[in-house]
Amino acid sequence: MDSPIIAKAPVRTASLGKREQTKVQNREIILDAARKVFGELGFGATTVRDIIRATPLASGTFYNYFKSKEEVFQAIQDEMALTLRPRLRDERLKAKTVEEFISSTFRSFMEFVAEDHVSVRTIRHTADTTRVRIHTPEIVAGFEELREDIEKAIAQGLFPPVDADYLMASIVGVAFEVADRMMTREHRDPAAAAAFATALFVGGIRMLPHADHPAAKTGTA
Amino acid sequence: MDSPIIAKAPVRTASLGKREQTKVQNREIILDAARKVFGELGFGATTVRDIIRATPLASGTFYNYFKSKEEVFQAIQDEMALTLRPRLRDERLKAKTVEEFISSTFRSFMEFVAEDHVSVRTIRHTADTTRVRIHTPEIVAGFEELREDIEKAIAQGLFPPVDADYLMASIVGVAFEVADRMMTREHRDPAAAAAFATALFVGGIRMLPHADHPAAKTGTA
DNA sequence: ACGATTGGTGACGGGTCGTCAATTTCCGGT
DNA sequence: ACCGGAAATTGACGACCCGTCACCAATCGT
Repeated sequence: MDSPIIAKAPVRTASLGKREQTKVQNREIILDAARKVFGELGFGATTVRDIIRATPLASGTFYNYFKSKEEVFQAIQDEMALTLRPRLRDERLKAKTVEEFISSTFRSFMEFVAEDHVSVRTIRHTADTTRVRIHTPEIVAGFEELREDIEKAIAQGLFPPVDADYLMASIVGVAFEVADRMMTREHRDPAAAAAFATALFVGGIRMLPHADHPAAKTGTA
Repeated sequence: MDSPIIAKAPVRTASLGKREQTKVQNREIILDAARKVFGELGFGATTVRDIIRATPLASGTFYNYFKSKEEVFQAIQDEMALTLRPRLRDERLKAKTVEEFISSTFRSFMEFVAEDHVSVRTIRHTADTTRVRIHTPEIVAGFEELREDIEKAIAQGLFPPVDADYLMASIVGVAFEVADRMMTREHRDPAAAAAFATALFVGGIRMLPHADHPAAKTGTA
């Protein structure tokens, strides 16, 4: 197999067969084109044709890799989630106090959004008024993970026994919405945005109603 | 004009000309059909054709009323915003304390979402994973209004001098995200959801960094 | 009662969708 | 080095959607 003559070894792409190689390449070509086109036209306005047109490939080839533009979008989002999720989890596990738990989450998130503005802006800041948010399996898993970590923190006595589901939802809502605002500002400051969100939760968690059982049900009044 | 014979007065649709009457009717017919179809297929999957097909009208007629499915969606959202916005504002203006300000906002919002689950579910809970949020002029105005009210409250010394923009964004994020969770629960309890969100902010606002000037800029560290 | 005007109708050209038979490219065995 | 089979690419195709517009019916003002 490995002939003594190494000369024409195909670049060095992990030495896969040519087949697998172009497969990976084409996938990336499509994703890159999609990022570009989504950024220019917005998610709603782009068509599968727009994406392949920004590519040297034929229309049929697209469907060998993705079922629809939605699936491409998902893949792009998943790529981001895959970067961010382990980072967040690691930092949360290291947290010894409520403040550390919360602040590490927001700091990582805001920094990621600010740094990766290429992708994020391309995707989220898309068109004018229409925001699309896809709940990728990977992203949903990230949310669940946060909720589990909150539950764990409650079990360890780090957090008071609050409604973990609502707390997770609140963190997610604040993270996304404040990040969005941050990106519209002239002087982007992820640290300040994270500090704001952190203070809100660190101060607020103490006041939260205590839910003795996981399934929280307070009376009507 | 008003002949003595009232008998066949056309229902009582504000006694407009027949022309204006069917105009209003058709608009409502389209909106109803749209609500139904969006609920069944989700926003992304529905086409303008699907909407008119759920209607006795012809395809061309649709475009006499709306430019696109996006515009129909906007109209539906605006209708909701138009109901909710004055309610929220009134209650906020009556608020004498931080607690009243925050709790009235969340209570009204959560109750509205819970009551109007027909519309809200039809629209927001649309497909499986793809959430679409359109920033209607009316909705954006509602956000701005909240921010202004916060600024007013700060000026009056009701609130500490926090970053009104981020605070507004946080309230919006928590409201939407917690409401979403609330709707997935078996035992929907708007009061509990509102209480949770209120406690979070009432407790948290005290800890928020004080922004002396409206344009908040903390150093990098 | 009658012309003017408004608004509904549905067919049309242009474009997208997802598919599929034909073709090219790659791989492994001889 | 060559060849046959597998795998992937290609682009044309029928079905459908889009937004428009000439045509026609209903309504209005007089």
